[in-house]
Amino acid sequence: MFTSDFPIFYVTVDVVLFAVREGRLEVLVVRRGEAPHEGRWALPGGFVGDDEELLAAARRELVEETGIAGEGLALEQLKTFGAPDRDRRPHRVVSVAYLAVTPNAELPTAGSDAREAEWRPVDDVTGHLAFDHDEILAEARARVASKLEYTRLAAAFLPPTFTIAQLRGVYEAVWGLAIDPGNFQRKLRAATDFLASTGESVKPAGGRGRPAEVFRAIGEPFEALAVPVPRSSM
Amino acid sequence: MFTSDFPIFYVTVDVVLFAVREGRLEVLVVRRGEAPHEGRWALPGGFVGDDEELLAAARRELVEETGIAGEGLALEQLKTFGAPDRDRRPHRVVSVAYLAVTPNAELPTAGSDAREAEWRPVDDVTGHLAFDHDEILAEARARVASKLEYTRLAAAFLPPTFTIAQLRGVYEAVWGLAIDPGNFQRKLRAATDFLASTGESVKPAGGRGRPAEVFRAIGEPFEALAVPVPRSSM
DNA sequence: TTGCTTGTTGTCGACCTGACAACTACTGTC
DNA sequence: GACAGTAGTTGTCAGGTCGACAACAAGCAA
Repeated sequence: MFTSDFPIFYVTVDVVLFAVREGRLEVLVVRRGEAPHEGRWALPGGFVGDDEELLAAARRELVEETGIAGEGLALEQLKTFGAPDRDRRPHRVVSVAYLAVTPNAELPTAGSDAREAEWRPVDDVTGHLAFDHDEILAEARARVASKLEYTRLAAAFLPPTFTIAQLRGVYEAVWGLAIDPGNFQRKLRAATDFLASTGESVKPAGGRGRPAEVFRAIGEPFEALAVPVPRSSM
Repeated sequence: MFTSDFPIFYVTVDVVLFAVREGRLEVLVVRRGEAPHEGRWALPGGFVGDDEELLAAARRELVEETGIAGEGLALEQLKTFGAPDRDRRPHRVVSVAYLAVTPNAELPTAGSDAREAEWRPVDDVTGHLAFDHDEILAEARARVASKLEYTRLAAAFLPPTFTIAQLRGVYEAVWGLAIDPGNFQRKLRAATDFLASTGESVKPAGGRGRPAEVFRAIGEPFEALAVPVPRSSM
């Protein structure tokens, strides 16, 4: 009935997957194996299937292209990019970008069916990605920084159980500023809807020092907190 | 080369246009003139053109379907909805939803080429829209409420110049709570990056009372404020 | 035992918030 | 024109939060 009345699009998903490694915010990038932009770094992503949810497509592409474990992955829609000239190929391509965070920053060893994927510090790849992926990355970075303030997303950077110091490390890495350990401790312990004590404790990061209490995060990663953790010069 | 390798989509834009009328948050809806969902209320929207930006398509559809004045309109991408079964027509339809706010809540008089459009209180239409537009409306409502806290969006509900009391009315309508006039006054006057005095003053809303100072908003509607206007029991 | 390191709690002044009273500058009415 | 009424604006103040920094706790290494 309206088969040719309206323009036809391809729809893709692109995923900005973040992790904190060695105190830095890093992003997962893949090297493109085909034109256009062959050989350049890009965000993992691909075409949405015929009967596939957008979110499911994002998760599938991430696993297919990088071999990263899909479990424990926090995914949220970021923004849709659809400029007419954003892809040089015939037909327009609209891409729905997803923001993702993982604690499993280890990539599968070579030999798997994963494409050439690599963790890179966000600061290093900014300005060097294919397509409009620099713009997507910038948007994702701003979003994740802002989400740390009023959601539980920081915990998604860490394994199921963690210490308050580890959590502080996530905030410091993403925000790029130093946070007072004492004040952070008090703030996070005061919030009743974020952390639950496990009763256990572990040796601190450097091996030396007083053991730290171990916590577990309550709730879903993108769920809002009752009281935010404000970024302002904490 | 990959003409038939990947699924084909139609891409539409839907616009959630808000205004504050008589102290209530209202949304612009149109009555659908054709199947599917013929005769039901829906959000204004339509197909994206061949060489058209998504944002431009949203603005165009809004003007075409409702005849609303395009000037002074604040538009921001909200979220993309692409469930496989969200449209019963052949081919998948992915819709990019936009959030919009206007001070010009007047519709053109009958006889123009605008479709049957109407302002309705958000509470009244919630749960009665076509397609997945209820979901879109809920998302938009949450977004606009949250944006009032940390952007200048509230001013986009008002004409270029306005009083602090009018601005307070916007916050009260969107948040659905009463705000202390004195504290609100002080808070907004303290912020140097939101309001600029015009030196003029006007008679208050009810005709009676002390004249109010007239202000003009600084900056872009979706630009962030240095200090937020927190919703918490103000 | 002595340092050293990291986690955790205490302290305190500065600032911000919310409740509410008081005051100002008008309009409409008697 | 005095008076009441109304809405905008400023004042006050107790309570809470924030951030800087000191102090304490609990382990490890030499």
